[in-house]
Amino acid sequence: MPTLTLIDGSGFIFRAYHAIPHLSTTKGIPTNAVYGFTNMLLKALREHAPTHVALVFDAGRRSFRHDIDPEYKANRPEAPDDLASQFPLVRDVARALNVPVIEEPGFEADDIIATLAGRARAAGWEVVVVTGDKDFAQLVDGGLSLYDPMAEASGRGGWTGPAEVEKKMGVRPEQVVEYQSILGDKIDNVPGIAGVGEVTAAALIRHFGTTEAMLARPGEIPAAVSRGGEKLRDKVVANAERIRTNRRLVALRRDLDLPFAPEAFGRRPPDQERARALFSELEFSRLVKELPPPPPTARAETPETIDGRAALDAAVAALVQAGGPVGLLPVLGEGPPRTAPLVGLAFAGAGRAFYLPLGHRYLGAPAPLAPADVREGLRPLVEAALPLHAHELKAAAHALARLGLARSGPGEDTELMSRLLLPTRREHALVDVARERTSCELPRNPADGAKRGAPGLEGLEVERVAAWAGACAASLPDLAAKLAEGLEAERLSPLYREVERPLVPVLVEMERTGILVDRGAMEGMSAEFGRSMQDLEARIHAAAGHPFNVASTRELAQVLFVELELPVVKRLKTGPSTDQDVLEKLAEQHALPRLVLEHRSLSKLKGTYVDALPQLVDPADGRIHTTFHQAGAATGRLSSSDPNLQNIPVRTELSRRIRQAFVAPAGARLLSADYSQIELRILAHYSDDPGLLQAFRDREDVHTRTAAETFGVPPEQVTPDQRRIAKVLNFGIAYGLSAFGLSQRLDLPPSEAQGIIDRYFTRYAGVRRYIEWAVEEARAKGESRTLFGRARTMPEIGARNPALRNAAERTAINTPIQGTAADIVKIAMIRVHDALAQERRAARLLLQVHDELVLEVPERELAPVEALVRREMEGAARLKVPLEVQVGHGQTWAEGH
DNA sequence: TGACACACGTAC
DNA sequence: GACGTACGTGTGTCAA
Repeated sequence: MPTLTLIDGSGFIFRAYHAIPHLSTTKGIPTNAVYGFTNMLLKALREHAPTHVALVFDAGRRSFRHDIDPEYKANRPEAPDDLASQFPLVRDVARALNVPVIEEPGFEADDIIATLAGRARAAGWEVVVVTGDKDFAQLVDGGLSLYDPMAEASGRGGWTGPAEVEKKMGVRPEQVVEYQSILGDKIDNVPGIAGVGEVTAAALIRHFGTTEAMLARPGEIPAAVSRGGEKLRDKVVANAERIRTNRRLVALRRDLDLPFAPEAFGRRPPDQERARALFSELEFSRLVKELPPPPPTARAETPETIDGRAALDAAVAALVQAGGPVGLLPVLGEGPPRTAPLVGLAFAGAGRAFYLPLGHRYLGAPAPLAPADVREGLRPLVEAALPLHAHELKAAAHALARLGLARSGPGEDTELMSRLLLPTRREHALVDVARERTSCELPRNPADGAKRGAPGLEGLEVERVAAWAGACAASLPDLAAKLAEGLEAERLSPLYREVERPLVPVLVEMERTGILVDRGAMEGMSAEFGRSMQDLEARIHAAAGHPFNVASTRELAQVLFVELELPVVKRLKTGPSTDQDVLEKLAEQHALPRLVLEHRSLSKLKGTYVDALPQLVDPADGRIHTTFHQAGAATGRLSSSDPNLQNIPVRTELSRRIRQAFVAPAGARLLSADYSQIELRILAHYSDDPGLLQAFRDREDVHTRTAAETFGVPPEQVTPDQRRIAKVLNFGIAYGLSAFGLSQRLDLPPSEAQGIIDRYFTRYAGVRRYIEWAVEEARAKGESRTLFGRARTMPEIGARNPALRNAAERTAINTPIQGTAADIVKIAMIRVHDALAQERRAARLLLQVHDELVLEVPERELAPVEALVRREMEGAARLKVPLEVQVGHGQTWAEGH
């Protein structure tokens, strides 16, 4: 027997919109309603597996009900913009899933559903109406039930049959219309009778059966209800016409003259390709994963596996001769790209793809070519002037470097390009980027999703890896072209061409060079810190009266707030906080918190740095090689990991000892050059604030100047405390500091903090204008940009939730400043690197720490390299104020400051 | 045992 | 809820 599922599409869009507060793509397209709707639709299809299905929408805002009562649905506001924009997307989803859509101008979805359901029932079909609207209860019978996937998801039972109707409403399904005529419907602006609720309405209908019977025999009303019958009778009689009107409004029409029959809605399987493309575009990554994998569309002309020097020479010659762009894909095992096992190398162009196995390790794996043959065989390709594209060029360059080859020719980095286009997205895997930009479905990485202990890529057969890697390499030329168009369209090409792309070889060299560490010093500190911690731990246990795990915030909270009964200063989700601020306050009342602070400090330094760093020293050269992430941060800053060398401690005396373990080799010095107040200078530039501009042009102490302006005293009378406050203010302004934040930080009353901020903005009106401009700009354009055109989308800038919106506004204030600083430092790195090469210096860039560059410089080059670095850094950008650089050098990184 | 969230802390 | 951007460690919980 056929089964028909009818889905109340309009109802669900609104419900999904309100149930899911905020969801948007990284480009800022709102998707909350379409996401909820899609989930609902998929769930409904999964649950019922109907033979026939249709999705029904309202079309137009008027129906026959408006002629009956002009007030009908008059309370319904226009859909907000961020919902209306999703209506077409919902139809796209339906199309992709091959679900027929019905909408008939002048008819409401409810009546269409009622009519179709009636016809299907008459033919003996079973019907399910997927809805959350109780109005449909009037349709329920033995073969028609209602299903609400959202109610079921929240555990409230999603199915409604005759028994459920009677239980919930107190009347039988065929009485629902009568019942609702009395009760009205708030949502549709159908008024009920004042003072008559669900219980009374149900009692009346149980007694009379219909409203007409009730209106014919009002005398029986007092007997039908438990109390207040006299008054109720008068109200019903007075509202007789209202009840009759309501009946015409709430009764669903089952007799519409529709030009289609249920038979037309036979179910078809989803259009996989379309669904995949759409869900990817909408960034529904979970739903993409749930779709069965499609057949790969990338026809990389079965890659040729290279089995000898002659084959390699022929392949390379063919590609060099063709002269077109070549895609390069190193196949790497686990670990950072600089050292990960090099399993093989795929390269493709001119319609051909090749795979060169280099490190497959399994029984019967073919022996790789001799290293010299690999190197010399690849050399003509690597040294050719043709473009060589890669998805993460830095990793490809590391791979080539390990084969003894240096690449300096042209070529795009498709990962970097994709990251510039979507800087807040974390993952930019090639298969995803290729699907999105070129609609090409690459084969899955054969090692992906493997369980731990299962062989990685190096344990897989050459042919399997070749098929995958060859297809990936072959996709790169087209993809690079598409991404270049995207960058052009988003006005990001100059940033990519002049800053990001040229930075790649600089970072490759920095990672390869690494920084020398004094392992002995680290290991000595480890033992020393360990002893101090043990000593502190004993004293902490004594103060508590019993041993406990000092590192456990939960156990510590138990000791502090339950056993010692100290006051709770700050609460977190899971209980009272024990962070530094809290312990500082508690230290005024008890000795234990101070000891814990000391213990924490040592534990942090030992665990994060002193113990971890020596393990990451490369035994080959005694140096630590971090990995820089060129577009890992949303603002454009670099980040660093494995290890993170951008958060090595500097502030306390003890922590400076860690910097002392970063050293220069004999005959060389570490040189540290950092931009002075770069972010504040950028704020001066953006804001055009005369006071701020003047402070930098006159090379004044900017914090003292701010203090003088804010507190209304001459600069020479600024007290250290006033300067301290001004410093916090100067740092905080660019982050969107609030009075609350300032009061917390300075331990002042909020009113006083507010006064300081008010005075600051009076003196620095330009800064206030910058803040307003930054927020307004982000709201108008949906993105923030840096001076060099780097863009970051701001999807939540228009959010109705004030917390989300405020956070987005602070981001909009900060991003142009932090991002412009990042741009300038990147430009400086390229300039310094190029100038060192130009002057044939042996000095090398080692690290970048946001506003600081660290170099290793042979002693004899110190003076000229210091001048070079200062010149190139200060000249990296021309702002309305000069850029200043402070340089220091010494045997260790600590002395460089 | 591994994956994950949380709290915390380091840098700029 | 309250100041932006990162990464790493240890604890604790949950599921396999």
